[in-house]
Amino acid sequence: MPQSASLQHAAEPQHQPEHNHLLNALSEEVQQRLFPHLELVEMPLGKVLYESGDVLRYVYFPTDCIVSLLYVMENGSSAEISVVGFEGLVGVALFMGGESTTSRGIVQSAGSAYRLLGQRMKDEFNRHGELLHLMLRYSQALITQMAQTAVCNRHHSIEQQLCRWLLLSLDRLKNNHLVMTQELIANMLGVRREGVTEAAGRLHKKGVIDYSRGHIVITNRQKLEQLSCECYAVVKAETDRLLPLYTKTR
Amino acid sequence: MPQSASLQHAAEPQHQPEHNHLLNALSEEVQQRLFPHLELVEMPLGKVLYESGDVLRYVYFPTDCIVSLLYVMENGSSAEISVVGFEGLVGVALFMGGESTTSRGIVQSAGSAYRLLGQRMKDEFNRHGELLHLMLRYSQALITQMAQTAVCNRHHSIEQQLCRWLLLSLDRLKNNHLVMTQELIANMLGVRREGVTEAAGRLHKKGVIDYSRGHIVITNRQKLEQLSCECYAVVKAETDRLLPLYTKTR
DNA sequence: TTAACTCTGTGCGTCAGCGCACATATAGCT
DNA sequence: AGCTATATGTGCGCTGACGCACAGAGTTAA
Repeated sequence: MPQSASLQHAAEPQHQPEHNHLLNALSEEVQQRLFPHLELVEMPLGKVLYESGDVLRYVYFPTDCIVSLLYVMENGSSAEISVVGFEGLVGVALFMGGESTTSRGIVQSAGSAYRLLGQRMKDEFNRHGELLHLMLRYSQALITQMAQTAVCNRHHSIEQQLCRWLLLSLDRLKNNHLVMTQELIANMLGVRREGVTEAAGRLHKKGVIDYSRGHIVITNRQKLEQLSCECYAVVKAETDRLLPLYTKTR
Repeated sequence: MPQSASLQHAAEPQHQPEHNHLLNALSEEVQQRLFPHLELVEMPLGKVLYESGDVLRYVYFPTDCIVSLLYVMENGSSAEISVVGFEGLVGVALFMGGESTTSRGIVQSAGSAYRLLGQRMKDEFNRHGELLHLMLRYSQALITQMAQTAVCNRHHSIEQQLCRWLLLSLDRLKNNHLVMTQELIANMLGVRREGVTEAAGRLHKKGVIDYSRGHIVITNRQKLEQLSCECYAVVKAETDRLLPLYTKTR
């Protein structure tokens, strides 16, 4: 029923370490130490960076991809715990000391990232300089997002959650176009695919999104924010507070 | 309908810093630096340690109380994000760098705790010694618990969640007796009080718990674990892995 | 063109949890 | 002993989400 509007895409790939906000926030001194060890890697949709329990070999700094931290239950159903884009990094467990997590890291939106060998990361981290403090702040932002996910799962409708999810994704992309099937969104939200179909249909009727076979275009972001629960705004505000380095100020 | 069985209580108060597992895990050197600054404080039921957004003045190391990290929504409903007892500390935001969180810290089970002035905590933390690494590991355990809360909220029934919640509380107490109304549990789980009543009634019928007016006694812990979802076991296993110091090994 | 496949739409019946209303039961107080 | 607070039990209608089944619609490949 929903007609697809202009589903053009494009968006230049982001192939500079500085496109990741955490890397960008580091002083030149640290950058010079670290950047030579960064390795640019492709991040195709669906790629699994690590499984629950895996010892992490690398940390990943996304530039233009999005990674979901997904918990997969014993019976196979799943739920997204948090999402990471160019504002963050994947693999906090490495410097937290646990080396592994109970979640899976999986690419939700294709693009690329810079990866760094775990030991290098730990070496720099253990110099106890700015990297440590930056990582800790980022970790707190991540914690906030997880907490809010828990709240949202408890109290809000699929439509509200979909709005939140779209906004979180949108913030991590360069344009308003998402490559993502309703089936995948359902896996992320931990709900039925049909539920997403219905919610998406309603959002389309309200003139907020267009979509068609694995492509979603947000046409009215403001309205999307209105329809979302408070959860998006809370996470956004807290992330901005903890990591004001967002706006490339150096 | 449910007859109350033997609802005796008692359990000696725990008035030694070492009763908190994190404090206990520290070397004597660090303990000697830190312990003089610890202040024993009463933790009555319902006491609010901090509100969302408050700048934290102290970190709290529970000895025999339980503190809930609770998110309170704009409309007043709430959801517990995680729970802290003698295995942990309240106030990670202080050393993570954010100074405040979006959640509220509230005493869920009365007892006492040692508190430490934020600055003292940060001073020791910034010596970049064992305290730092211990705190990071604990933070990861906390993250795991939050993530699992999100999953549980999404997929499991009130009864399963109640089982998980009882087990988490039980692990942080010295006996199998809880002082807690169904109303309060409902606030923690973010569900209706009636829902808790029904679930508790079923658990009683199954011979797992006895309860009466604000008192709950677990009579069959093994069965409780069987009835719980996987979430409890996952958090337990991961916490034990990250903080094996549980069993006073020093 | 046809066929196979994937993605989306829709219509069931079912059920857990909700909101509300109100009936008990128990503890604590005077 | 009686009163009042608080805690718990129960019923009822409602709704959002579920599981299932299948129908269309678009895309790809032969």
